[in-house]
Amino acid sequence: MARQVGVSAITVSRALRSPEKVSAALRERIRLAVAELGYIPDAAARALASGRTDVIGVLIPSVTNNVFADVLSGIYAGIEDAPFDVQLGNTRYSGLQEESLLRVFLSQKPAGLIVTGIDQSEEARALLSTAQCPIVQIMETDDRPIDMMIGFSHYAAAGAATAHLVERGYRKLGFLGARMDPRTQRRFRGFRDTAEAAGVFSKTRVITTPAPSTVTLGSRLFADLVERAPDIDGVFCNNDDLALGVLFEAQRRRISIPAELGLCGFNDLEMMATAEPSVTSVRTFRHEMGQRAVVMLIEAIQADLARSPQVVDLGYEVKARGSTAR
Amino acid sequence: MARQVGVSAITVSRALRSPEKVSAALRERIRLAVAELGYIPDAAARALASGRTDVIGVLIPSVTNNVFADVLSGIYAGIEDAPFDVQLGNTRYSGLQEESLLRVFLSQKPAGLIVTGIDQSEEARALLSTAQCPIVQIMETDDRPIDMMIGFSHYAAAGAATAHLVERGYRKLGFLGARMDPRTQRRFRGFRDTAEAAGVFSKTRVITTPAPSTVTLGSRLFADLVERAPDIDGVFCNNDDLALGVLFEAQRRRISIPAELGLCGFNDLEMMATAEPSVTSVRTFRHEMGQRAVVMLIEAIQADLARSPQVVDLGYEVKARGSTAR
DNA sequence: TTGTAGGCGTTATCAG
DNA sequence: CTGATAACGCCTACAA
Repeated sequence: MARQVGVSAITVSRALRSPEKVSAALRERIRLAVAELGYIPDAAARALASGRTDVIGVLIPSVTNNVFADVLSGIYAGIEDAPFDVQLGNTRYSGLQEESLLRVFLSQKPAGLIVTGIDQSEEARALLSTAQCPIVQIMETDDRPIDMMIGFSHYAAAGAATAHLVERGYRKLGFLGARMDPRTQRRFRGFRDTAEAAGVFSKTRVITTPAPSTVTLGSRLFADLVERAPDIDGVFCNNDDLALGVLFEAQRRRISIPAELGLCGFNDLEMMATAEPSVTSVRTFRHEMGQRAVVMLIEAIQADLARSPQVVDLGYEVKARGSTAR
Repeated sequence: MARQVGVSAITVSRALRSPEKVSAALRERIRLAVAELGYIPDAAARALASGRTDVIGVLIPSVTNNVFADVLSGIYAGIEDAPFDVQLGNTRYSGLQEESLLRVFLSQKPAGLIVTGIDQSEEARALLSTAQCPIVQIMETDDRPIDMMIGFSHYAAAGAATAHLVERGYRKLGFLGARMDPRTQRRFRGFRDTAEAAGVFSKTRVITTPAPSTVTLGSRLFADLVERAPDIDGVFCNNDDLALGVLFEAQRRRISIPAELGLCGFNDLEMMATAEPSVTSVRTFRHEMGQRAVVMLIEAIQADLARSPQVVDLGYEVKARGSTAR
């Protein structure tokens, strides 16, 4: 340690953390020594001695998914220059992984935690409830928050998209779904209930798979759908990757969008507005969600509120575009 | 701590880390107590006492970029059940951010480090060289590895793509580039040198911008390019997002691909093969890169090799598809 | 198989 | 403004 340098000990600690409490002379000598020795304080010792860390743990189910990439960039934007480090955990849509990561995170006594969704296992909820830090659940809303919560209703959003297709006169609606995690299932229910209410639902026009979403998969599912239900005139996709696959497959089959087929995606990825034709989608506020989640978290941390229930509904927006313009 | 429970102390530590060294009876009692108290060992204390951690730090320049998402999923695959946690840092293409994150990571005395690229600042290289752990640089290859390195030559890959366009008879080649970080610039040089050698290079057909790549930006850049050089008959894009934007814009302008325009992207995202027409791209082995990077790292960690220079070149592959099929 | 002693590098607390 | 002392909770080494 830099104690050799001058004739100090804890002063180094002070010089580093609150320079104003140390005389200019010492401060300078210490600064030089630190630079020379390449001294970097030991995070573990600091955490142990102070009993706190500046880690914000973030648990998301996928790193390959654009949706979470946007949330993440919002989180980084929200952190800005706040003195916190985000530590990312990838649960890979697995409850077991989530529990295991939770244990890892909790062992670090994080300053705060951001977790995805409302479908934690009992075990995970138990772990979370023992956490000595504020927690934000993101991506969804419901009335059973562990602590804070920010998101939107996937059920309502999917319902609105479906209503839009109906309103545009599409009657033989199909649903394409991949991955089928709990969020996706809520979207499906939103579709089904709205379609049923409008009298346009048919089980034969629903195709789902547990496989992860890709554009290629969208093309394949749509090909299946067309064979199974040739009279289909509208498709609501679980997400935009699938929708893009449908767009390409429809082009290949010379099925005209929007004249013969209405197409609606979900998430409103950037590319949907640029596609030809542009694709209707449900816009969600992912960046804002990530950003506000950290901001809420940091406020709770700084206010020393270990638990301060609150639910923020960010809503959604059906962006009507060329693919449903008839 | 759980010492109250039985009549033990360090035995708890052993029961948790190497259960076989503790009698079945005690092990069981401890297991119960742990479950009941929700006891989770303190990571900081453990790190401080043992002088080591099982953290693998990963520094990438972007979380919103599919390219790094794939690398990451490879990393997670490579970690599998190995007893390491990955900690992610997002440098956001900033050298300063990278240095700062490096300091944070090094303060945790990580077991290993994965960093992106070969363009670290002097300061960053200095920090890295003081690290007491193995390091893997990913995404590129060169002859100046800090420790281990796995990637490919962006220069050569872009050259090969360009050669492919030339071979297919395209002569008025253009280049579209966004972000223009060092890797992108090497790709540009690969394009330029190859195009010049073939006598088909023209500066007026090159458009670049520091803005980040999006599909929409691809459409815009292509629109500019067509106005500036109406005789253009081939485009090499910096990446697939731009290429997809070109595809859509060409459709809007009724420019036929591949008859009137040859199009080649870079990265070979999954969607390129499904697009209509399918889009030629340069495939890179991102998942494998991430996976092998951790595997190399873990081997070095376990062999206790603090430094074991080696460079792995994963190569690339020009995937010729419909968009250059004439 | 279990326990004891000592210390990891930092910070809180209280003196000087 | 600076320093001494005592933890923080766990692990290594050695002993019983």
